[in-house]
Amino acid sequence: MSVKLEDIAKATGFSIATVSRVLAGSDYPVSPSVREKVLQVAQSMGYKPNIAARSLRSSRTNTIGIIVDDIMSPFVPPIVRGIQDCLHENGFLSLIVNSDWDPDQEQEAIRTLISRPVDGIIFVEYSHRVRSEILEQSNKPHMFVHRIFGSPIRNSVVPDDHYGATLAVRHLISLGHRRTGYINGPENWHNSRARYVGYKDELENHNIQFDPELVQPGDWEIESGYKAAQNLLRLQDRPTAIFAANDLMALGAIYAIQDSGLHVPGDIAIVGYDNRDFAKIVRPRLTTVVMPVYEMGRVATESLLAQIAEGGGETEEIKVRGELIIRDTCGADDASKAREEINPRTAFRRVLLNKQPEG
Amino acid sequence: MSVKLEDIAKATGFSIATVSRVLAGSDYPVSPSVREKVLQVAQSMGYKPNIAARSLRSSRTNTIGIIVDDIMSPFVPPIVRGIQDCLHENGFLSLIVNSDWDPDQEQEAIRTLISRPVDGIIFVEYSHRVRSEILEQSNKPHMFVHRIFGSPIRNSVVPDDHYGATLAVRHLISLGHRRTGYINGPENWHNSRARYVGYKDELENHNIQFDPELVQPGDWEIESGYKAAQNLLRLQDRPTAIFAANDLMALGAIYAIQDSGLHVPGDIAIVGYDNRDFAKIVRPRLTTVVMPVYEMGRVATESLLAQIAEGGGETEEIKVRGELIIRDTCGADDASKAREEINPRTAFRRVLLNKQPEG
DNA sequence: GTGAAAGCGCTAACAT
DNA sequence: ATGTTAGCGCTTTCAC
Repeated sequence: MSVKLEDIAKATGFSIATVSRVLAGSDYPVSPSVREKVLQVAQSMGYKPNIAARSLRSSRTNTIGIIVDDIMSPFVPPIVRGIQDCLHENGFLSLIVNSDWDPDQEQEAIRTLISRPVDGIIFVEYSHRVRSEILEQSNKPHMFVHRIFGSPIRNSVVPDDHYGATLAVRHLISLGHRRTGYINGPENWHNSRARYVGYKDELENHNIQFDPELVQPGDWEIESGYKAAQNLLRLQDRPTAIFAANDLMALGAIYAIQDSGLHVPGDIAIVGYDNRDFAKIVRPRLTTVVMPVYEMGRVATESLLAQIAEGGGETEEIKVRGELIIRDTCGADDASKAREEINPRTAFRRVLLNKQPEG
Repeated sequence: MSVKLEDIAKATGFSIATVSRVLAGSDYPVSPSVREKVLQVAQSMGYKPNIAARSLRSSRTNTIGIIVDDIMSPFVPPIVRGIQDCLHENGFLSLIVNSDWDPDQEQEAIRTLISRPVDGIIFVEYSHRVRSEILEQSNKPHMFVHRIFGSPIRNSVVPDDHYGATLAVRHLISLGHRRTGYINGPENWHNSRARYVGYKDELENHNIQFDPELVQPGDWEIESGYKAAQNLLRLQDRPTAIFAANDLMALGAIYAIQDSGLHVPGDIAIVGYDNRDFAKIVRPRLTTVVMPVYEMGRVATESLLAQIAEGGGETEEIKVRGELIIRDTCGADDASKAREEINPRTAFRRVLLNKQPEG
């Protein structure tokens, strides 16, 4: 049924080994004329290598495993897309397994993936502190994208949260705000800590006195942003701007401000973090710092593929920067808002709209 | 390094064939005592079958391919999760390939997946009208989830949009609305057509005269909802409620209504469709019909696995129903709103919040 | 009910 | 530069 090396060997008159050398992209020398003929015949016969056979023999599968906590988690799809685009360019495929934030399921996933079918593993939103023995002794190349807890480790790619916070605060300062509140995320998350430090450092850069009263705790959820903003509003000398460690809490803060009869950005300016999908459709549209999820996926994958190709080698922690997107909640004038992103990907959908029905 | 059948054969004293029969779950008769011993030893040695070898021999891989237009598309992650959960329960893994709405890339993906490593293929949001020859002659089992264009075909799972529209309109009617506007999606989409017919049918069920003036075209995007609502507001006898064919247009409609100085739901009630993530965080929170994406993924997978197990067999088109979620935009009283969903999955995040940092 | 052995399609070591 | 061949780990036919 399916055409194999042997068929092509017969059809061209060369040996099966030669054909393999050409088609497997080996760097073994083959004369150009032979190579061309084989390529051509293979093409015309529609040859597709049997991956199972190839990997049984060479123990390379051109497949990598992705372990995610949950593919439905907001950051996961774009990270995965970054990974897959990079894989695709290099002829790799990806196997995705969900761990549901459960260490046992994660270990199980590692075991499954390691048994053979993958050349490397990427952990997305890695949140476990247990280092996996199985993983380490398997010595498969692996990368961690957006590690959530723990100290910096090798082979990991994380957002540059300190830098991002700096962008947000600097923008607010440039708009004249001297009292900017901060709504933090949970203290055990990397992201929270780095954004907090970024906030403080940028104030210091501009010689603005840090006021601990202006910092409120939050837990990433919208309600916590709401409460935090209420606390900030109750202050005798209340802030004129609020930087929230994520978009959800920023939205909660906006609602709290509106409920107290004030306006955003008229009375209080808001900047969020993450650039979640809803940031550009809520009202007022949210100014926010981009979490460079797609790029993080790509970067991690490039590094992983390099490791696979070179057989080993590790990387230091890589930080990826996201830009500030200026929309309505910070009160900057329209001129600077003109640069609202146009996502080339959404253009595809437009194409669909113009298609004719099948009938 | 990795333990194989031979190792277990040696350890137990049985033949490699017997061990295989036990471990591969063959229905070949093996005496219970032998079976138990093999199972136990395999477990203790941490045996994991080499998938490549198994599939080379048996041409089954316990892996299925998923072809999506873009994993970042809003409905895709939950569909994929439904698929993966069902696969996981059955010991299958999934390979995901993005086609970027490009027929060529899709054909390429099919060819890649068919070459061997998958037992079946699931197309998510299938939007091409070209039937793939390669796919058909490969006679691999396959399913289509949420087919967008074209007439009903076998092996496909779609939302029951007619039913969902019916729920939305019935609810509005139960709230006393006799003039309900409808904002449609693009006419070449299945979803638009079915929701439109559902809207009309439900009016008819309640002996409410259908008024074509109350129907406005849209293109799924927020701006089109805005414009459509403006048109509706301009009517001399304007509607007291609007049913939008998706949440994005519903949101646009809300903004148009607010901009004209009216209130939602006070002056005009709104019901959307899809239950997108933002529906419960915008203000007012959106009443909407659930697009049963997760279930669709599961259903399709169950059917695919059945086909794989039984070797062939096709299914008629399967329709999956979603429920109505009552929130703020329809003006129903709080009592009925109490049933706001609690997603068990978000509970996982809470667990994370309480974790201690690594140090 | 159990074992021996062939061979799935491919790559790589070795031979020419 | 090209050909020959062993064998990756497993399933399955065939013998017992």
